[in-house]
Amino acid sequence: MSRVLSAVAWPYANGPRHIGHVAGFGVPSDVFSRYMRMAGHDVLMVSGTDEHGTPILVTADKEGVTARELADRNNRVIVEDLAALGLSYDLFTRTTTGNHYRVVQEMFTTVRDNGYMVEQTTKSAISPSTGRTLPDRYIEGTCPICKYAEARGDQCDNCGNQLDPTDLIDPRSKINGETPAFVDTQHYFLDLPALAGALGEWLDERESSGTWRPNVIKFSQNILKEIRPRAMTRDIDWGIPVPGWEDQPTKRLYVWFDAVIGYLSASIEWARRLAETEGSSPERWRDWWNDPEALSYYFMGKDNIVFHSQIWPAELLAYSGSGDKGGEPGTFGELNLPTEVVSSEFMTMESRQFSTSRGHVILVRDVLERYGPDPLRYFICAAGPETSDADFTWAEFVQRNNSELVAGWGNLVNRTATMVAKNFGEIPECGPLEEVDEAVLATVRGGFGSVGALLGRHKLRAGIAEAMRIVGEVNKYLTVTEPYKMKDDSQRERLATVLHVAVQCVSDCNTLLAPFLPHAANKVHAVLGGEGELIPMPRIEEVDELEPDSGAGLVTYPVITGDYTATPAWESRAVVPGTKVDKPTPVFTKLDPSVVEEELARVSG
RNA sequence: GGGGCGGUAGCUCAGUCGGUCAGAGCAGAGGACUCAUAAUCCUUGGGUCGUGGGUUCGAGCCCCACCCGCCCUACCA
Repeated sequence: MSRVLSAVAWPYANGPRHIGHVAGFGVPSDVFSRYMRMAGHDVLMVSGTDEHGTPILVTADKEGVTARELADRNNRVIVEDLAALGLSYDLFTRTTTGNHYRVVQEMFTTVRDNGYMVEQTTKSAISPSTGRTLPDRYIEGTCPICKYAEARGDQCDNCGNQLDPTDLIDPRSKINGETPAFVDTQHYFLDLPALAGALGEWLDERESSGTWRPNVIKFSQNILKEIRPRAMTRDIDWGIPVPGWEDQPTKRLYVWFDAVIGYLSASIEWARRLAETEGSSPERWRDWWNDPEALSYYFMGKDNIVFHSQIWPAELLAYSGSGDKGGEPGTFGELNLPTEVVSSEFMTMESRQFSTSRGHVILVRDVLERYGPDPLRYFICAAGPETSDADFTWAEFVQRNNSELVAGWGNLVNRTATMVAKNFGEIPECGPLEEVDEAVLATVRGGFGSVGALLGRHKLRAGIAEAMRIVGEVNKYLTVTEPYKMKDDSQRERLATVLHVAVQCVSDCNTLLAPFLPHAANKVHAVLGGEGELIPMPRIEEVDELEPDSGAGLVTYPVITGDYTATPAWESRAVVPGTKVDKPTPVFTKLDPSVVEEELARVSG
């Protein structure tokens, strides 16, 4: 048994999330975490909403609300969506908690004391009317190279050249049209070059493990070559105050020294909350962070690789004093570097990139309301952007649901339960086993090895395909043994045996599919006469702010949490003869092909 | 501009060290069966493995060039 930290990317709270987001980090991390718990590991799965930064401020201004109001609203929507999807976080919190503020500030202070945070003056664009930093992408003007009139400050969309906002002819703010002022401003920079050696050693060591996806490790090593200091503060009034600069309220820590630290602060918050309710140690988070034997897996989309394979590990190394400048760890001690950075590619929709602003989007909430969690989870597991970009189409969504989930697995559950209910009303006793019986039981048991090995390497697509192959074997077993033809009393014992074996196989297949389809697993469990839940589900809880005096400003907020100790083991469990089985109602629903047209009409915008 | 990924049957994709690697699922066609949400099971795959060269006894798998698509390049996974 190992301690396993499942660190899941923090969704940005500037709006509700679409299915591409949960395909990138949500579902894959949940399947992995559920499997690891079933396999006996001690999993801590954390995440939260990322709520600071310019985009939220801009959106809030546009809507005439405060950044905090906007963040509160979106945080709640995201929490509800992720919980409804069944994502089994131990704690899903937010970056606007007092606990997070304190953890970030402790990290910052120690990193600075260790010498890795250096002050530099730079030229940066600010909005004259608000004094806020104007990010490059919020500045537009005429491209100096091709004269395109709507070039962005960071890049010209017309000629593709990378630009500096000061190059633009006639620059203006995209937010309110005013001319930005380019002023000298003081910021803290993380001295990444002083950490490059340690980072390189870590990456080389990780590469030799052979477990990282090749493109992730190669990309990470590549960006190390051009490493340079990066600003960790910004001119903005929405964010975590910079220790030592409390007299400058318009300077705040930047997302790079905010959201990623959430993995640690959420772990600490989890331990503190558990200490209050269960009396365990508030230092329990250290089991996952200070013990070098503990494993950590970080789940995200590919645009976030640089955060997790460079910036976050650099911050951890700087905190521990492990770079060229030496230093001593702070109160959190020496912190573990990521075992694995598991990055997804992108999911497109009907061949085009998701675009919330253009309405080319499918919100998680809409899919859950119309079709429930199972079809979406199944699609993401079977056809998600695991190692290359993947396209979501409604036609394939319907097709996979109908011909694989419903016709393959759902039908097996249904026909088995129907025959048992009709002939016995309970799970029958098992008589002498014949070769076919032994063979199918062995095939199914083999699934715990084959599917498990794939899930341990977070290969969802191959894992669920293997599980579905086994489902097919069980369907074949029923066709070959033909229990529905055993009507004579002399065949009664054989009928009982075949159906007993079938129920055993369905039960085991259900366990194999439980990490992928937890909601369905609980329903199938009930169909077979089981009591309660087979696999625990997360819940939303309204909690009190732990640090009311931190200045963060929250009073109560919703979190996703759960008690997953009742997770079933990753193994075959003998079904109990005599368990009542009623005539089942279908667990899965077939979708009418017309939903393809309906949905396409919705997204045509 | 720089970096990365991909281009394999109608569709979605597997193909570890180059030599049964030309495959799976779905769709389509034919058959069997009827317990089941017309579900299940069996049979059925002539696709220049993006293009053009090269290395090799032998290349989707290695090298070079080119074409196409996508992504990252300092904050929408």
